[in-house]
Amino acid sequence: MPELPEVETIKRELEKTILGKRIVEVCVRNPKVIRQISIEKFKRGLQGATFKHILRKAKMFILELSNGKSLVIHLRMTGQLIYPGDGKTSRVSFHLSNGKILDFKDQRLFAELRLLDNWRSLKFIRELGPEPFELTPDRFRHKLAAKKSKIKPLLMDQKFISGIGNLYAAEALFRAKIHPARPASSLSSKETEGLFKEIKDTLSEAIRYKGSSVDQYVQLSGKPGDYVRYHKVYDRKGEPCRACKTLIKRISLGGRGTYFCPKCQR
DNA sequence: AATGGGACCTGCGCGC
DNA sequence: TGCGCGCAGGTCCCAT
Repeated sequence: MPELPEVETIKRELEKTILGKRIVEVCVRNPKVIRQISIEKFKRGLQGATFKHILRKAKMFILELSNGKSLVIHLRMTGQLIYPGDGKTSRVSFHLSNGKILDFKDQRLFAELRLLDNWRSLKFIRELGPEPFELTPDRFRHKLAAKKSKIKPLLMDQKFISGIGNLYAAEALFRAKIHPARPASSLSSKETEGLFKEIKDTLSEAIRYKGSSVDQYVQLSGKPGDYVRYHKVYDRKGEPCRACKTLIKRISLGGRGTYFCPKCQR
């Protein structure tokens, strides 16, 4: 569930806190989250290195290190980064040169930590589609026109457009008054234009409120984000639509729970 | 090309 | 109250 706004929120906080700090020691309590390389190599590659640049690509963090390697983190659904942490209940903790700890936590162990020589060669990153903020309304319209798939699963397809997940796809479609099961190519140019604007506005507002704390997401400090109270449809099945009082419905699309107002969204 | 299912994992909510 | 089942979600992978 951490989507673009949540990852961006944490990314900005990481820049303010750990940039320039050196990793003194890495403690791995659950090896499962470390992908591709051995724990020993992972530790050896990190210890002694300094955080040089902090980037975000869609929902991924890229922490570039002084030794040329990069720590690449995908939180998936329940991953958390906490700073300063206590180093106790985390799957992995990074002990820094200032005596503080960056904790990586993850209830469901789906998250992924990688230490890469070149993060640009990671397949998932290479195949990412453009982020909404990298597109123009025209490009977005042309991309949609070529697709017959349902609009909501399409918005969540990271190869098509990256950074949007289940929550913000639902919210943006509500704001654009578009039914989530509409074939993408059936949208009028006015609708695609509206949808594009609502996607960007929804993401920007969510960033402004530091993300949506549903499930496990918290900011780097451990505080929840404030955007949940502005949600119009997500996780509101059976509750009245904020615009028309019709009860919000939940259906399954592409195997994912999809919330919408059957009256407002056509 | 589009869709559907299972896998991964664990805590929680539900029904009985 | 207690227990067991199914579900949730991001992504990959396989099948149709």
